[in-house]
Amino acid sequence: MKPETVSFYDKVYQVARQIPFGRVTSYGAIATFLGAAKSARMVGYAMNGSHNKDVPAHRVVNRKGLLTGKHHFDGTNLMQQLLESEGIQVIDNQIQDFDSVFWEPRKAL
DNA sequence: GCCCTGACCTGGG
DNA sequence: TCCCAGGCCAGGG
Repeated sequence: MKPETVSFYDKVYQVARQIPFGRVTSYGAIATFLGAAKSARMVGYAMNGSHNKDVPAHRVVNRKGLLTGKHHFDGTNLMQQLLESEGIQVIDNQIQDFDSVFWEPRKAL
């Protein structure tokens, strides 16, 4: 496949890998950055296949800072522990001080 | 090839 | 950060 035809999924993975340590972003932010603001769902769906792709999926949450995808990780609170190990406070699936740890793909480029 | 589901977002009430 | 409805599109049965 050619660069122009790189799957939407691969682009999502590319962006996800650039999320710095101790920061998080949202599905919508990635979707918008890729020019598909209305396809935020696809981002989440794409993450479904990111398990064996070295993608820090735990750093991607919904726009409220809620860990909506935690059920896709092993166990019940693995995602939360991963985030907390990076210095991010998580209480009841909700990222605390979300605005401070939020990372925008645009700013990185 | 149809029907359903889903790690979401936005706008209006 | 409520509630409800609509839109987006890929994958599996």
